[in-house]
Amino acid sequence: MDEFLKIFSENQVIVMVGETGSGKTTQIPQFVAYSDLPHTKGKLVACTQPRRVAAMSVAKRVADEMDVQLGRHVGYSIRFEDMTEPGTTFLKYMTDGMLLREAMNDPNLERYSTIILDEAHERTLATDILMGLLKGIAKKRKDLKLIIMSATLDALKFQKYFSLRSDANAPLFKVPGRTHPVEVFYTQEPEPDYVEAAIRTVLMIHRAEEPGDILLFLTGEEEIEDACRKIKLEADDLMNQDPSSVGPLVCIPLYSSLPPQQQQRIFDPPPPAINDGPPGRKVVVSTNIAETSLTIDGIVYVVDPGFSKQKVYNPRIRVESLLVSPISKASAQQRAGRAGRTRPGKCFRLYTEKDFMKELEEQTHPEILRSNLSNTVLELMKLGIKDLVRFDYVDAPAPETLMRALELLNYLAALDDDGNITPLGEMMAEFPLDPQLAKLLIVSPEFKCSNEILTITAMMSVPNIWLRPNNQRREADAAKAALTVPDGDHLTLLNVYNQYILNKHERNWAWNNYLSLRSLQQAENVRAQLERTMQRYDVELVSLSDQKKLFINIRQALVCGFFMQVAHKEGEKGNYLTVKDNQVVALHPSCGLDTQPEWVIFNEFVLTTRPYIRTVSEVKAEWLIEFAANYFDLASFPDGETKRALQRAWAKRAGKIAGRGDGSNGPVRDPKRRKTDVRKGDGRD
DNA sequence: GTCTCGCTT
Repeated sequence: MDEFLKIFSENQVIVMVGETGSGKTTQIPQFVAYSDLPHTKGKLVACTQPRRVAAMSVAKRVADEMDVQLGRHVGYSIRFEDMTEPGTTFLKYMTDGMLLREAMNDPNLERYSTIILDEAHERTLATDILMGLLKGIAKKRKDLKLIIMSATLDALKFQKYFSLRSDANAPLFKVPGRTHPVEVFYTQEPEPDYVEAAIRTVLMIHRAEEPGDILLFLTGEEEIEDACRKIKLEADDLMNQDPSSVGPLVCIPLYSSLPPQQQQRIFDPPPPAINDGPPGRKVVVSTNIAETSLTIDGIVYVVDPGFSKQKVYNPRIRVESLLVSPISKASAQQRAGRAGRTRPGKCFRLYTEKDFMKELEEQTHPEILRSNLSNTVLELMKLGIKDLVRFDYVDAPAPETLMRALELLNYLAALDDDGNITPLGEMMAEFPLDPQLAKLLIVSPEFKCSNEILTITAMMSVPNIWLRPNNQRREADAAKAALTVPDGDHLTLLNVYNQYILNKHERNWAWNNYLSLRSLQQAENVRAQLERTMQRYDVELVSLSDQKKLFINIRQALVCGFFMQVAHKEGEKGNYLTVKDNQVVALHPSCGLDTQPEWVIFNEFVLTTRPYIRTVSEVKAEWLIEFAANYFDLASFPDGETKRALQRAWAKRAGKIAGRGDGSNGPVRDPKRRKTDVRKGDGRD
């Protein structure tokens, strides 16, 4: 503490490295609060976390340690839950995303005397943007102190980045961890099939190693369930063959979409010995969730095949997808460390030492380099950052990614042609949504269906609501068919939500209909939050009683947000071509449309067994040229079926206007020309 | 004929 307080009092910015078990997350913020005395200045100390649960549980722990009531002097702030008391709270744990939101309305973060960014090595999108902002703010606000806390040895990068004067890096404060040593083993040769090798290794440990639980890292749900089945089968075999030398084994799967109750099973004790035989062993087979978010005590052996699923973004076709990729050295170290939490452990890496040294990257690529940045760019614009290309990033994203984001925002009329944020863009930034969804919601009152669009928007921003267990596919499909609206998947989402609300009194309704209750509850939460934001910005909540008209209007409103995600049917084979990007796509098999309409609008482009579009509704060519005239301008299309279809629609429209005689159909509003009226749709008549 | 690692506003 003395050492920390000295360095803290002498510097504006500190980089701190503390390994797991060093207590940095609980202790440093307390030291800061005692030294800084934020409450005497009417300010707060903030400590950010990448995850909600961490912000919550650490705040609780620290409140206990300080013997104060949680939510008063020490509190936390996460989405949907503010456990702080204005005027009283002086130490606040919060998610990094939450602090970023606050910055949008308080660009200098004046409320804070010290800001601590914890787990900076994880390089979440929000942490990266915050580092950029805070570097700028620290130059303006000499009274603001910053602490960048990280678990791994990438501190030098942060020290260099935060050298506020050119001649000196930010000082480093280092605290050792308190974990047990872990012995690391490598394979002699690369393993061609890492799942098979992993199963073999787990069984080898079970047969030959001392008692102690095993943690195996795999990449996804299916792989994990599959491996659990195989391990269980073989372990039972071993025990039956030789009950005197092999004990019982339980295999527990762990991934985020598992219901919380089943996740709790990882804390169960290992199975008891049978008839004085060898003691039982617990094997947890987990995704990356056990690398960062959950710690399981009692793990002595870690099996690390060296892979995880990672998000990748391809700006050329604007698609984010998940790829099984090699992990980084930092990740491998983190995984190994999981074996040494209670006593010395062993880590079996299923790759060669040479590959570890030569092939693995030092750090996982920061999220900012692997994501679609439309949302982030709009947030930065709202924060007053005008020149995004020259913003001081820790790692600058690809120029093409930024261009894609700017292009989308300009088409949505969130940015004008000079790259300035428009009043519409300012409003869009206030909604915790992707820009397309925010735009859709804001224009929806014009179509007299904001009540419904609010629901659809909420449903589109939560994880998949459809459950389809492997052994009950037919039942799940039948339940889904009963809820499907044939006009489009967006209307199906609306129907599901409405049915869920109507049947709330029925305890097992969601389960009986093969729907994820968790997702539905989350949609309800999101819907309420969005409704509050709508009220704040006077976006009316309206609806139509004529259902036929309502369903048409909903799909017209969709065009205003998603006109860049339209596909046109080519030929009779059921192939679609995305507009402008010309990607050949198919309707996802989960799509509920009963025909194959000529034009469709979609929520997602997914690249799995082949390119699919998911959550799809029918639209009309007339709507495209009416509500997104600028984007569907013929001059911007190459020759082809899509262009010819659009030409017919334009010709039909011209005929109508000519027929009216006076040409008084009003101006065709182009999003780029509209700078004042923020409420209207793109080119809405 | 489906297959979403992990997070967040």
